[in-house]
Amino acid sequence: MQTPIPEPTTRNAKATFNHILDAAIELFYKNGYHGTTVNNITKHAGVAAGTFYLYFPSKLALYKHVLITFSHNIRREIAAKVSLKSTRYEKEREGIKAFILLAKKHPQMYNIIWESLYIDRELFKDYYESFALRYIRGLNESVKNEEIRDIDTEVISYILMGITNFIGLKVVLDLGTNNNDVDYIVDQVMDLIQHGLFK
Amino acid sequence: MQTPIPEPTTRNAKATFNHILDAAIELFYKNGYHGTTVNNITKHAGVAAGTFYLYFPSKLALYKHVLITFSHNIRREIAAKVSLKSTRYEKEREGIKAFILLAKKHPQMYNIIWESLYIDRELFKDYYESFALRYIRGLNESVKNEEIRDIDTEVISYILMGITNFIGLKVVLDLGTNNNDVDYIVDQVMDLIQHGLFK
DNA sequence: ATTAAAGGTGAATGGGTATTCAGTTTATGA
DNA sequence: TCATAAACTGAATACCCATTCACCTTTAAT
Repeated sequence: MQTPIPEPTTRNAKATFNHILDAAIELFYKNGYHGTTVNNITKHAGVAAGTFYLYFPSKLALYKHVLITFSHNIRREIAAKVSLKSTRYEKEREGIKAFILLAKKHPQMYNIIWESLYIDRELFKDYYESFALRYIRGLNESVKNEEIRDIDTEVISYILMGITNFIGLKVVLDLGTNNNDVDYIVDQVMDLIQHGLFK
Repeated sequence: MQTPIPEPTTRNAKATFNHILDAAIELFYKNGYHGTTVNNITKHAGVAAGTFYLYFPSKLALYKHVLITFSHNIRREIAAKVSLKSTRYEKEREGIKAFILLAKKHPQMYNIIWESLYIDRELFKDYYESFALRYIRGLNESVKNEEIRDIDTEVISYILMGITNFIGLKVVLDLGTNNNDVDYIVDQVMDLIQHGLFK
């Protein structure tokens, strides 16, 4: 990635940097990348337009920085939760639940990551391919341990990401019903993953 | 929806209309909605800029028209394939396969539908909520017939849409491997849906 | 052939926006 | 206290783009 934004070190600069970041995250979420202007961001952050360019070389570079930060946070958060569990069943349950709670708490992450498909397709592909790679590694462990059945772990990883993402979508956008009862939804998901769909 | 684009009736007008539509679909796919200008579209369609506005009141109205047309086509195509099968297992297999083949054949659909989240969030929500509603209706039938287990059909519908969409994503963006062997992938998906993940 | 309607033109308009830069204020250390 | 660097300012710049409109060309019916 060719965009390592240097994080400022002094007190004041740090604060300004974060004001700009926070404003950008909120506005990207509310109005989308293209619906957000640099002037919107600076006004919302309470600084002048020129200040933006003291910290970020361009609007796109800021977006990429946000995306990369989010993807690190998501990975870290989920990995931390999952590592506390020992069986694959519990790991899977914990991972799905952690993702949904994260998405609910920070709906911006969700939106901004998906939007990358329309801003820089390679970023999007990298994001999901590397996420899948980590997932596959974990699944392969569980195949060795004979915890899960012998299905193509690459396909499984996309299936599980798809389930998690769409359930997250349902909860975040409040599609349909029951979106406040995360435990109930996770139970339903685990029921299907465990026993399949058919009688 | 407040955008019923009148389809032209005469030979020439029809042809121009379709040239504009085709150009728009291709360019929206390649460069995204915001990355595509009306002048790009008209140039690509081989007409003057003003001609665009003989057929579409605005760029956004054109986008909505494309989206609605696609969503009809997807529904029609999948419903047609699914209705040929009688068991839920076969219906599910056929639906997933039809979706993936469609996505592979017309990757534009895929991209353009998802992009609606960043153009008009309500359009996106409507799309998935109404898709889910149809899905739920079918699943409820199968619950009555005792073909599928007693899981919340709303949650299942989002799970199955998630699986299908992410497998479609994998195939369309060529994430990971095996993306030319659709039957193999569908087999893996059905295996998981039928027998679950765990031993 | 005539003519009205249908179809088409493309330069001009008006509004918007990422980025720059010459200058000002604030903080810091000697 | 003063000088120097660090932060910051916001109007100006340069470009982009959806949409309009006055005018031109083609089609088809009488």
